[in-house]
Amino acid sequence: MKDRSLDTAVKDSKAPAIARAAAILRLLGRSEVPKGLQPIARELGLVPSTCLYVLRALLEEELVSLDTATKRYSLGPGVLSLARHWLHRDPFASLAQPVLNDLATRFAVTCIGVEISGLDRITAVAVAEGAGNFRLSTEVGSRFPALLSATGRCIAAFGGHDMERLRPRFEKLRWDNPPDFALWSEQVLETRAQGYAADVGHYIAGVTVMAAPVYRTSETPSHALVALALSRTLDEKARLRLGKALVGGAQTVTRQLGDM
Amino acid sequence: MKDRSLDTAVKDSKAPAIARAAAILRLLGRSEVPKGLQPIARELGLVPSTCLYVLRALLEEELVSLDTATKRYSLGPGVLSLARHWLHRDPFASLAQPVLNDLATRFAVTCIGVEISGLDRITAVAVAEGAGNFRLSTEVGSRFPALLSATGRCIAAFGGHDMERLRPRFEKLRWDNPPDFALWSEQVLETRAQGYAADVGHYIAGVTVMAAPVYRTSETPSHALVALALSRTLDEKARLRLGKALVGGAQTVTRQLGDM
DNA sequence: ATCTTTCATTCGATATAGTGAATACTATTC
DNA sequence: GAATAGTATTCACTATATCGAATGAAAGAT
Repeated sequence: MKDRSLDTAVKDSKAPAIARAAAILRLLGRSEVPKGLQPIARELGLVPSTCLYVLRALLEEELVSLDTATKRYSLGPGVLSLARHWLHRDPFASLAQPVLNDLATRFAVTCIGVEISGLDRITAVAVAEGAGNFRLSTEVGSRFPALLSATGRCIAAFGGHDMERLRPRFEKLRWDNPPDFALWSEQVLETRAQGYAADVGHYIAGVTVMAAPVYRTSETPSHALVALALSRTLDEKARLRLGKALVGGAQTVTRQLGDM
Repeated sequence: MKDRSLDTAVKDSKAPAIARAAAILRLLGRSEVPKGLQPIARELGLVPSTCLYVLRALLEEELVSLDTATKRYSLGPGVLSLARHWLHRDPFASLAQPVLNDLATRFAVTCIGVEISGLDRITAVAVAEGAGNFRLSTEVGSRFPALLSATGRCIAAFGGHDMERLRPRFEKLRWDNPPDFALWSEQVLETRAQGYAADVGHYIAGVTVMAAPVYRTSETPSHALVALALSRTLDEKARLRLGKALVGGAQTVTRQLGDM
């Protein structure tokens, strides 16, 4: 399970140590248990000595911690500290939270606020869970491919991209019930028309995802409000109401982001 | 405001790019607004070109994000993702949470679970707030000097350190009402005797902090449960009860950590 | 207890990351 | 509209971070 992305990132970079460091952090994050030097180096295709120097530097910064008895490395508390600062500094997270809470309780759905960074991935930066016996849940910090599901249609619809150029990325996505490109294009047009996107069972069978775009400054959406629910709890009428509510919430947040 | 720690960390390191990267991340975290290349380089005493390469590498890893219009850098969503993995992976956070919730509601205090990493700093990794009109609050990811307040006395009391060797670190601490070293030593002994520590108004005037140690494997505490309250809401009798409850909770968590 | 295997760590040679000056670009001032 | 002051960015040289082999330390097997 060698990290292919590492090779390309290290090559031609003027600071390859950082790509290696990030790969190590991701690896340690993925891993259930603390890992020794050798396994880390092997999995990432690094020279052990180099890997050791990187780990020592990360240790120094408290981004990884070392069990001195067993010489096993794991993520350090420094990453928490960074995340705290991130949340503090990002106005979207705090502005979106009350809106998400409201939507989550009113419609008994799980709501998340996501940051859109390019066409690659989106990151959940705020979550709110409604009541109900069975809830779909995620955590702050979860990441998803950008073009997937309802959020993907929002990005495609409002991002000002040429559909044909999105096609190669679209082809790579993994859905439970993948729409073909023609259907997807149609759904994107629909999204543009109604102002919000809906994904009924395509991404995850039995789950409905809806999303509306939020704009920070530019014309392309920087964030989105997303709602998740079991499809059987949302009929077409409920979807319509939820869609309108999402758009309303998204506009509120967009407006508030503008005044800052 | 040049980061002194950077100079020493870069020197003699075999991966200085990482120290620089971490310094940049911390700087961007501290900063209220996104920053351009030059200010970053200036504040950290870096050569702009080097700084640019580091930023580009961090950008590649999505640990910082760049507003392409204004060329301003800020922390990226990747740090959230790392933090999520950290929380997922750390058994203490999830084991301590219910205990903290329970203590917080029963005593109407704010409870936090902290990780102790060495003698330098502790990091809050779980938080629970009780009811009450005025609550003291912190967030997950906040960091404090290790020897400060009640937690500091715990570390000194149960960490197996020689008191005289702690003295230089003790002298550097900043308290609202600093105890002198003799008094502090006495309080450390008292902590060792009763199993928990109490700080009544020393660290922050008008605030009482109490703490009990949690052990992962070794004989020195790896974590602690901490309770915070306004001093006027906690008389001596309440402190005694809360102290006992903290010790009980800490023992529960210690036991559960052992079975893994 | 001895041999193997596997691990972390050190160390010298060399490809290359970091530097600082030069360049290109973009706002701001006159 | 030209000049200035500030910015980001490129580029070639060189100090040095990275590599790979060698060493040392520990765990496992016989």
